[in-house]
Amino acid sequence: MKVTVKSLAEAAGVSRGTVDRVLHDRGAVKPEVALRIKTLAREFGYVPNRAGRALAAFKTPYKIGTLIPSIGNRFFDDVKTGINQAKEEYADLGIEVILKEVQGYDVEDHLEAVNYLVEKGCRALCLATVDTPKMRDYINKLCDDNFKIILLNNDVSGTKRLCYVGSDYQKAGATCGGMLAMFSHVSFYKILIVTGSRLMLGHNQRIQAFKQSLIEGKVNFEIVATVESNDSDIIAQEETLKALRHDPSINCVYVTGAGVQGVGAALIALGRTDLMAIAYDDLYTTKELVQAGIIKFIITQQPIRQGYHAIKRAYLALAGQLTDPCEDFITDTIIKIKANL
Amino acid sequence: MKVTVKSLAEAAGVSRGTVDRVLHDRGAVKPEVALRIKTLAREFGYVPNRAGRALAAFKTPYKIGTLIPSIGNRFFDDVKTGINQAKEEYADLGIEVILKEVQGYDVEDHLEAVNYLVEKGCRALCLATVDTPKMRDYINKLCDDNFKIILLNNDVSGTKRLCYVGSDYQKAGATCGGMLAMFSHVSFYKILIVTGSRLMLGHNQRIQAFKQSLIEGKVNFEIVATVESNDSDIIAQEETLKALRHDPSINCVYVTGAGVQGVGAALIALGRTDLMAIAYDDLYTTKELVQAGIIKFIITQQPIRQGYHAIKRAYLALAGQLTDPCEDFITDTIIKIKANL
DNA sequence: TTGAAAGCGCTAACAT
DNA sequence: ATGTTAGCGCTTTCAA
Repeated sequence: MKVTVKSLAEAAGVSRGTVDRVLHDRGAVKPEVALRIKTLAREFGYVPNRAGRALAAFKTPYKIGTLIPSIGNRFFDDVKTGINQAKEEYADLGIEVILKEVQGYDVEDHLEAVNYLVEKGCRALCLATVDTPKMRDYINKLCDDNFKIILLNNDVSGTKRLCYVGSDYQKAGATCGGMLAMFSHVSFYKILIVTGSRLMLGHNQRIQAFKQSLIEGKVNFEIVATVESNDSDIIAQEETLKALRHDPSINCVYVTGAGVQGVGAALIALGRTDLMAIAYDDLYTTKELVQAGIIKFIITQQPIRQGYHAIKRAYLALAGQLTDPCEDFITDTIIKIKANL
Repeated sequence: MKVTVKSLAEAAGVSRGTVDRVLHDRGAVKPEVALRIKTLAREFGYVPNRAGRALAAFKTPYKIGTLIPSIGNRFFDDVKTGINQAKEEYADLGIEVILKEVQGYDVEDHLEAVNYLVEKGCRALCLATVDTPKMRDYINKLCDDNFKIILLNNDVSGTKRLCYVGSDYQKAGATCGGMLAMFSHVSFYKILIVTGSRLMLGHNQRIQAFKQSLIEGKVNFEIVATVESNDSDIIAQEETLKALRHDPSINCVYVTGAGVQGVGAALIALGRTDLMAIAYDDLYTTKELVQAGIIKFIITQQPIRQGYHAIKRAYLALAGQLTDPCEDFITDTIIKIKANL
C-alpha cells in the first residue's frame, strides 16, 4: 500500500497539515506528536511523491546553489553544460539553480561565494572548492544545519558531505602509467612533469599513482624534473621550454593540470613532436593537439556528467529521495586517442 | 507566461476537457475546433507539465515495452541494470516497463515479441533487434500509428524511429585500430579475426573500420583469416585453436563479438599469451582476461547507460517533452586497460 | 497547537 | 460534441 501524507495522518490520528509540519520541521507541533509521526513515517517507509510536491509548491522551488572556479578555466565549460542540462530537465519538477563563478582557488573567495549562496536561500549546495581546514569546518557547520552538500570535481577531506561527484584521480594517474607501460618500445623514459599546482590534491594524486603504475608495469623511467604551471598556459610554455633546453634527453612530458596548450606550444617551437606527451581533459585546444599527433593520448573525466549529476543529486536530496549515506558518483576514467576523440 | 491546458482552453474559448481530448487525439471534437486548439498549442509552445500528468493519471501509467535478445547473452546484464534504474527513477512519474527477453536473432521471434508488447498496451517501445526488411516494415507501420520507437544497441536502417540509443560501431573499430597503431613496436601484424556473425551490421562495421584505421595508421598487417563464432564460446575456442595451429605466425587476435572467453581459453591452452588479443565489452569473464594480461585492452560501449537512456527517452516521448526529430544518443567508445577496468 | 480547505496542472468519468 | 467536476499528493494559508 502506498504511503502518503494522507495515510500517515490517518494512521497517526492527526490532520495532513500536522504531518506536513512535522516532516518539514516547521515546528508548532507538540513534541510527542511529532515523534510519533516521525516514527510512523520511518516505519512505513514514507517517500514523498515528487509530482505532488512539484505541483503544490512550484512557486517556491528548491534552490540549489553551485560554486565553480570557472573564471579563466575552460575545463568548467563542460561542467556548466551539464549543470544547465539538469536545470532544464528538472525545471518542471521545481528546481532553481543559482550559479556562482569565481576565479582561482583562494579560500576566502570561496568562503564568501558559499556564503552568498546560503544567503540567497539555497538549501542544497554543489561545490567545486578547495581542500582546506577552513572550508572543511564551514561545510561541516552547514551539514549540521541540514544543508545538503554535494562536493563536485574535488573532494574535501574530513567533511560530512552527502557525497562526492567527480573523478578518481588515482585511477586516472594509474591509467596514464598503464598506457605508457603498453608502449614498451622506448627502452627508457626520461620524464618531465608539468603539474598545475602542488597544492591541488587531484594533481598530486595523478602524479603519485602514475609513478606507482610505471613501477608496477616494469617501465624503466626517471622523473627528470617537476615544474608548476599554476594552471597558466604562459607559465607552462616557459617552464617546458626551459626544462627541455636544459635537458634534451627528456622524451616524455606528463601534464597533470591546465596549461596543456602552453606545453604544446613549447613542443612545437622546439620541434620536439617526437616525444611522448600526455595530458588530461578534452578542452578544445587539447583535442587539437591530439589531432595533430603532438599529444599521444589524453585522459578525461566526463565533466558534463559531473555537472549534471551534482545538480541531480542535490535535487533528489532536497526531494527526500536519497537514502541517507549515499554513494559517491565516480565518473569514468576515459582514454582518448585520435580515433575516439 | 506559462502555457497550461487551462490557459489554452481560455484562449480557444472552450473547456479544459475539450483541450485534453484534442491533445490526446481522443476524438469526439469538431475537426475545426481541434485544428484551432492544435494550432494554438503549437503557437504558444505548450509543453505538458509532467508533475500534473503524473499526479492525475498515476493509475494509468505510461507503458513502455522493451525487447532485448538477452537470453544466453551476458552483455545485456548491464543493459538490464540500466533499464531497472530508469524504471525505478521514473516510477513516481508514472511509468511501467514491460520487459520481453528473447534468445538470438531470429526475425520471426522478434516480430512476435514486439507484437506481444503492443498487445500488452505499450505505446512506446525500446527495441534491440535485427536489421531486416521485415522488421523495418513493422517498425515503420508502428511509427505511422504514432508509437514511440527507440532503437537500442542496434539500429535498423531505413526506419522512421524516434532515435537510436547505442554505440558507434565504426568509431569503436577505428579506435581499436588506432590503439594498435600506437603499439608500433611489432613490425608486422598477422591478424586472426574472430567475429560473431557476418549477419550482424555492428560486427562488420567493427571489422571494416578497424582495417581502415590500420591502413591510415600506416601499420603493416595482414588479415590471415576471419572465422565466425556465432557468439558461442565453444565455437570461438575451436576456431581459434584451429587457426593458430594452422598458422603459428599469427600474432594478433581481434574478437568483434561474444565468444571472448572461448578465445581466451584457446590462447591459454596454446600458451600463446604473448600475442596481441583485443576484444569488446566488459563482461566479467572478459575483464578477468584483461586482468590476467591475456587480452591487452578492450573497447566498451556503456551498456548501463544504453538501457537507462532508452527508457528515459521513451518516457520523455510519451510525456511530450521531446522535440520531434530528436538526436540519437551515442554512447562513448571507451578504451579499458587493466588500470581503468 | 492543530484542523480545514484551497489549489497547483492534468485526466477521466459523468453530465449535458 | 462539449462542459463540469472530482481528485491525484502535497503545501500553504486561514481559522479555530
